[in-house]
Amino acid sequence: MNRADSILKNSSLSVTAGRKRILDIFLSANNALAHQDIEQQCSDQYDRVTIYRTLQTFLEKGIIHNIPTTDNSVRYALCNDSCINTGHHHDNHVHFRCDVCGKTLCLDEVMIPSVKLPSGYSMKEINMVVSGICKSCKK
Amino acid sequence: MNRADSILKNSSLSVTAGRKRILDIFLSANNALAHQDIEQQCSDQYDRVTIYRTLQTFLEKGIIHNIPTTDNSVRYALCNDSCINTGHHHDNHVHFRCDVCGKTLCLDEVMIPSVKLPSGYSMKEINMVVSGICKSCKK
DNA sequence: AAGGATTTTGCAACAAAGTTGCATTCTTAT
DNA sequence: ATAAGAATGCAACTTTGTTGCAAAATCCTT
Repeated sequence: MNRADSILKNSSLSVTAGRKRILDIFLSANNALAHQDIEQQCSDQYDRVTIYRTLQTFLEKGIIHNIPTTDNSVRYALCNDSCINTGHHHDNHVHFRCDVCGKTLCLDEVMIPSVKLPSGYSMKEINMVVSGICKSCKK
Repeated sequence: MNRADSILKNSSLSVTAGRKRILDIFLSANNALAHQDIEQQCSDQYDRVTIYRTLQTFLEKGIIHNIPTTDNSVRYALCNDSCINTGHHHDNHVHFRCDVCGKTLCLDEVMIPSVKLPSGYSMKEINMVVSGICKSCKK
């Protein structure tokens, strides 16, 4: 059984060709993907609507997490194993968006520092996105 | 001369009724606004396209800054005075999104802590959005 | 204060992105 | 193998965002 299959099984989702395909796209990507990126890679095989619904399902199951953007094109990335297994979403790493290549990456090693909110506010999730120039574009 | 007028003048923009109206909407809002929020408040008077272009212009001039979201509806908020005056955008405060009322707020008092990126990465901007329950909804 | 250059706006037409309902097909569990 | 349930594709639609161009408003100079 391959990686995609087992992720789906673990999340108690039916194993379908479309879901496997989309998971494979994530598994072989080295950066976060927008809906459009996925559509470009498989719209010949799967309907646009299916892609929307699949991403939604993956999000709900915690298989992927989303990364906020400023350009109305939310990116999605695979959660790491601990995240998937616990079912709980604890996406506490920093994201990096490169101004040159436009790619968005998970910096899994970089933890989000904690902040103290004003009294009266309670925190549930925290998201940090840094933009600049990435390692590959720097050279 | 009112507030809106002087902001426009300071940014060397023509003072038009539409721009003043949109600025006034921001000035009287206590939270960040999406394009749609603005449209709802003045689409009877101003064209949708004008609103898009105005927001774009304000962004470029540093009058407003945008706040990334996860739901494809970027929010905009007025920059504080120092930000507007310097022309430079140094939007180094934390944003808060309330899961109950859905509002997005600038926590001007809360500075974004610095993070250390892996070597090879250079940082230009940094954005932090916290979600949870806000003061007003907490009670 | 008037007039001309420049900027902004509205309109129309379009393109892209996202949603919904329903019939058909595929998965899964028995 | 089959029946129940879930996922998919299609069609139709809504919302969101973009572009070019003509009309209107603003601004600068005199």
